[in-house]
Amino acid sequence: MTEKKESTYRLEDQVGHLLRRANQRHAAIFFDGLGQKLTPMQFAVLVKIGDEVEVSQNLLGRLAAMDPATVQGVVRRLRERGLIDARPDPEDGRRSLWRLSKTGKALIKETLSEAASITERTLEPLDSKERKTFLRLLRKLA
Amino acid sequence: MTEKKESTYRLEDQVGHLLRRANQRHAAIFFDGLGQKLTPMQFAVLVKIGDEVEVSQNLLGRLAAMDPATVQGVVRRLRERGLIDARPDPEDGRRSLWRLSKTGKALIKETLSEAASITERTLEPLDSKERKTFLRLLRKLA
DNA sequence: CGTAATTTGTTTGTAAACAAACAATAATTG
DNA sequence: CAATTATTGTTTGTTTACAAACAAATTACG
Repeated sequence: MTEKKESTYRLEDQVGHLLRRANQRHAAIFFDGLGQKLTPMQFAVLVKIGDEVEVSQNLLGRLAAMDPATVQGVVRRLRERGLIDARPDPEDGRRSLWRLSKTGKALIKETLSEAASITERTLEPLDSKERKTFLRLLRKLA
Repeated sequence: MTEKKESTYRLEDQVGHLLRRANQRHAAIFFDGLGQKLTPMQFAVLVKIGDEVEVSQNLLGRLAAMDPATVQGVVRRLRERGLIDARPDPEDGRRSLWRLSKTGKALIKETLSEAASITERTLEPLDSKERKTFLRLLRKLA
């Protein structure tokens, strides 16, 4: 009787594990490029506020794909650094409306090209055609 | 003069953002399936210990792609729940060797098929050919 | 109008994730 | 053998992530 080593489940082959590792690699590349200035989420939030000019915290979370409880901390730290400001929404007593401060705008302008380069470096192992395919499929899983 | 809205950088198109969202989706699927029993990392660590029979904490971290500082907490919580045990390595005074407890083994056996189903559900938006392509490319970025 | 349901935001608690600095042991090498 | 270097693990501190429970304001609806 040969012992059947039933190793059906290999962690290395699971999509969750691979997604996590790809994320780790991206985070490391981001940290290398902008880690002294911003975290990935701080950058994402700044970009999104910039896109929208003025947004509520909740909408901001949806735009950046963040939990309401998570967005709070990110926004708080950005405000503490003076990169964003808020004013109460005159039309809705629950909301505050966030916008970029002057320094916030400057910081985005200053970091945008490096952010693009981070994306580029993350995709560097793929050629142009592979990138297109990969992003198309990844979008389906996002 | 037309104002050129220079929107070169769209967060939604960045690979980092998409990877993060795919991860979120996977985490939600995992939570739905096994959230009452284990976190993704706890499951990964159990599987990896099971693969190796007996491993040091550090090696375990490398096998599961975890930071040494992170692996510590995961391992501690698993030990507190009696799912793994350790003994000091007789050949190296720094190491302890971790192995599955009886309950730990049972829990893996009990959850493995659900874990496979989680992978399946995560990949559900892709057909068979797309999955192969996606995993091949994802591996290059991991 | 007034109650129910929804939306917005907060708080608390737990789990990763990882940088940075550190202690202790082991291995290397001069 | 002694000094350097590498490995193993810990601790501290910051940030993200999200469930769950909650308060307050708004909207929908009977």
